[in-house]
Amino acid sequence: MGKLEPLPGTSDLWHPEAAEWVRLENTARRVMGLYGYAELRTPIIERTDVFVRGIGSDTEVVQKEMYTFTDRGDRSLTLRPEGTAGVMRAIANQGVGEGEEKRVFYCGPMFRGERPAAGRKRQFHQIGVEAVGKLTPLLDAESMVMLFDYLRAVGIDDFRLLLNSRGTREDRQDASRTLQEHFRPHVEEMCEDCRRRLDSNVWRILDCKVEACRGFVAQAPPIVDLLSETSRAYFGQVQRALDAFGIAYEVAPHLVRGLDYYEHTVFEVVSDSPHLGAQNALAGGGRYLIELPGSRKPIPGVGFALGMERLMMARHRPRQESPGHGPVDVFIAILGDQAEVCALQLSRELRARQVRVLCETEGRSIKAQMRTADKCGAELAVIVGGEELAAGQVTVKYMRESRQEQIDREHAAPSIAATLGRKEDPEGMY
RNA sequence: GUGGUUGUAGCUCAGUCGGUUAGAGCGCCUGGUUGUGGCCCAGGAGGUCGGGGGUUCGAGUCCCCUCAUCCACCCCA
Repeated sequence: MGKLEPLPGTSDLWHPEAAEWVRLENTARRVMGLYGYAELRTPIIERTDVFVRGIGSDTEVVQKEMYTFTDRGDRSLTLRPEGTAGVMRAIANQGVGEGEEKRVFYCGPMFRGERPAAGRKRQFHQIGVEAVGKLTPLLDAESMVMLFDYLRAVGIDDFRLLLNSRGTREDRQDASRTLQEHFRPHVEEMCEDCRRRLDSNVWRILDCKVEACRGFVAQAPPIVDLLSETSRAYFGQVQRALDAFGIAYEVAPHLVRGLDYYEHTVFEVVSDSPHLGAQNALAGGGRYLIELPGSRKPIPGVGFALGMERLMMARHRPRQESPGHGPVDVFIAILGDQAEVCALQLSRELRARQVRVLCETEGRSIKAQMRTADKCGAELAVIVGGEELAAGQVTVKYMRESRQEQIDREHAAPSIAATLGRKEDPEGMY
């Protein structure tokens, strides 16, 4: 216990779970790659205004959840609370021409100063994508199809896609007035936050979970009804495209999401898995128009982010205990000081042939060494002792078959490597 | 930020109404005659009972504070 625990809301991730995470990421690289998305790695830390202007200053995230500090040059920096703003900054920095499109995939840690709970960490990890530069309903739909493909590829199928549209900025100005008129007569009966939101940001009222407010939200007109003709047409096209792809969705009339930059399509994937707890949103995203310092005009894009912790929970792989070392193929047992040199040399020859080797380092009894050979999961145990040395041989024991044989020391390494048959390529550590 | 929950061995946990040397299972180590794993048997190591203060003859147990955990609210991935 003591002071060695990681900070609240953060955690150490050990093998073999760490390998499972890498697999989730690699599956994403592969599936997103099928749609032409390529990886972009941006810094974890950015100038604060990248997020304030990118995400919107009236959002929960920038108002009270960012890890912001001042560096020695007196600049205000923050640990990224989400991925889109940084990706857009990188793209704007490189420049996007009129009509040009960029498709990027990213993954990594994000930071938010919230109270930890099931499926919510202060350092959490996202896999995300952004298709930037184009504004078409088909692209929005394709993004959601890709999300479906990915979820199924990692073995998740009990989820629902929630869909809505918030229209354009002009639509929202009109809609805001309508919503304000709708809620104003009831302000006195609503919560403190909503009373403030009525004039500062009515949209946030739609997200309010306070019982009293929800009643009024339920009676509010569906957002879509408040949008312009063209925005509604856009939304209709998105739905038709999804139908054509055979993707099931539910229109959530008051889904608006917490980030200001969304325009038109917004969506969320919620899980019905019993392993999730209250935080059941696996992924969220939508179409956006984002403003960044230095860019002449807002840049359009569509994208979504998946929460890796929640993916892990939804898959519900039982927690395994860490064995303290990675998987190995061979354990080399040593009997007597004389055999040490031979054993160490053999271990190097094997590793040079991509065989994973654990070698005795303590000079314990043969019994203790064999016990280790068994517990470490090695397929073969190699015994090097006085008898073997004298005969110029080594003993190879097949642990699963309880059979053993002597082979010439000279050909030991190639022979063992051949026996194991190196099915994995050298880079395939996972 | 607000509520509640839990903190005892490496892990999962038991510990009665306060009572003297704090337990179990698993794991780990060593043995069970010569150089062979798993099963079994015997033994061993390992604990500031999260930390601090208080009440008491006596606190793992009761009280206060604190730290951490988990969960819910909230928010979102």
